Amino acid sequence: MRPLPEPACESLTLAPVLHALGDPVRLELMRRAWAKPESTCSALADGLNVPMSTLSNHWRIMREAGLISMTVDGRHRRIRPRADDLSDRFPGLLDPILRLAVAESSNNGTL
Amino acid sequence: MRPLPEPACESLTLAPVLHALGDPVRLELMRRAWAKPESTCSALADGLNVPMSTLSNHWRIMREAGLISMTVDGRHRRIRPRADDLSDRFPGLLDPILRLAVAESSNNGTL
DNA sequence: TCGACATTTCGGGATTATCGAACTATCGTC
DNA sequence: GACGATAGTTCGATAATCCCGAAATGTCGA
Repeated sequence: MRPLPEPACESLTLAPVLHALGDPVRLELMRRAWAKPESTCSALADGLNVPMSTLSNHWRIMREAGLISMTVDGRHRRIRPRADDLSDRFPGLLDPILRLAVAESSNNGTL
Repeated sequence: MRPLPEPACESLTLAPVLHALGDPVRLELMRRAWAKPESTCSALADGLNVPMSTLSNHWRIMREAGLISMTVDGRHRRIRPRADDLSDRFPGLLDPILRLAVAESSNNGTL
């Protein structure tokens, strides 16, 4: 259950966070991770037609931007959005973004 | 004073908007454009140490994402944030982003 | 121990970003 | 009107980044 390295809360900056969210696949992953914390990588990516190696890069970008934490749990990685750190460092930022992402995804059934 | 082509309000999507804002130079340009609408390209880029050809690309990305309008005014281009379209299509999105960008830039004097 | 599973790493090809140099268009001036 | 100066864009080459198949890593269950 050890965690993977991730940047400290106080070292997070806005541009990398927006960059990480500025990709349709990552935005959808973040939306799902927010809705179901402690899910595994493959569970969150279910149905998306994206190869695993590409997903692994997406998770890395999201982790390095500070959006998520990953912990090794057996042969899985559990994804947890860094909700507290994000609302501490960027108050009011994620709520509207995720709300709009939900709204958009409910139109585009299949992303 | 003719406008340059830009995507219609209803065709704007979230990911390109976040992508456009997910670069430190563009985020700063957007912050300045918001503070001083109808400014010219060079006025907004003043002090940033970024070559003109690179800036031109940044403006294009921001225009294609729907963040700004550009109108040709003599030998200048005037930049106007598409505030109405953005708040119509993405209500509640830009305010927190720009507020946080202002807060961050007041720490990092020189970007 | 062995094989299946979940994910990462590696490597190469494809896309995108950067920026100097040349170009376009417009204004002010003579 | 011709000319230089001004404000941006386009072009082309190099650099950085992204994408994804194949191989590798680490873990579980039998």
